[in-house]
Amino acid sequence: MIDYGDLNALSRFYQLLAEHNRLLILYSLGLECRPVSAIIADTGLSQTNVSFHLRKLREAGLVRGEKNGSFVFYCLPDPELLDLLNRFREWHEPANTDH
Amino acid sequence: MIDYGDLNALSRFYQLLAEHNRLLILYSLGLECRPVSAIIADTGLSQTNVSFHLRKLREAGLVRGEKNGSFVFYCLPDPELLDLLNRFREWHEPANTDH
DNA sequence: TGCTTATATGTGTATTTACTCATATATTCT
DNA sequence: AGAATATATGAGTAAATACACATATAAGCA
Repeated sequence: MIDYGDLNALSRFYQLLAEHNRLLILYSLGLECRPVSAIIADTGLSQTNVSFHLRKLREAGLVRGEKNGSFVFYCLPDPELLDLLNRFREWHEPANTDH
Repeated sequence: MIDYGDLNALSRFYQLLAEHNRLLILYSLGLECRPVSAIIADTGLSQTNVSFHLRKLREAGLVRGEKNGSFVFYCLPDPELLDLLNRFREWHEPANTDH
């Protein structure tokens, strides 16, 4: 019976990535900072639903939100996160390198 | 409204990582091939539960199972997967580099 | 052929969670 | 101040799922 550290926290982290609309939001952001309204337009999700997911992502540190006037711009906190997401995606979809 | 590819499949993939006992099983395997009974001993999970999770991991290609006598040895399919898991873990737990 | 060990699987249940609706807050403009 | 816009949040609901229990399959051994 081995201790592998806090896998609960890590699994909650993966849980956030385990939802296609949250991935959609993260990929929609990419390396840019964009207001919620732009995310809504990109994804076609409802305003309520985008805010619902952004809250979870924000609380876990997967996105940062910065207020600018009446807009809130969201960004990935770290370019390395996008890199990791892309690596995982390539591992998972090795056939799709050509489209 | 942009198409970011098949994020449904990718999210189902992350879903598999989004459970602490499945992470426990994956880390218990590491780069070795081990029989189910060893996983049970390592993790302290019930036999039923380990088989339950191994099936999901197997069906998604996150582990491979090879029969040897009355044992079934499970392995990660690819050392790069463990590397990715470790990178994600480091990204998520940057403070824990010293224990 | 039984008996035991190793692993898999179908069913039922309790918990989690993604989503919508209604509403709240905050900012800008007139 | 009042209206319009941008975003956030609480409550309720339907669907997904982790787990245990019981049982099935399959291999090795007496």
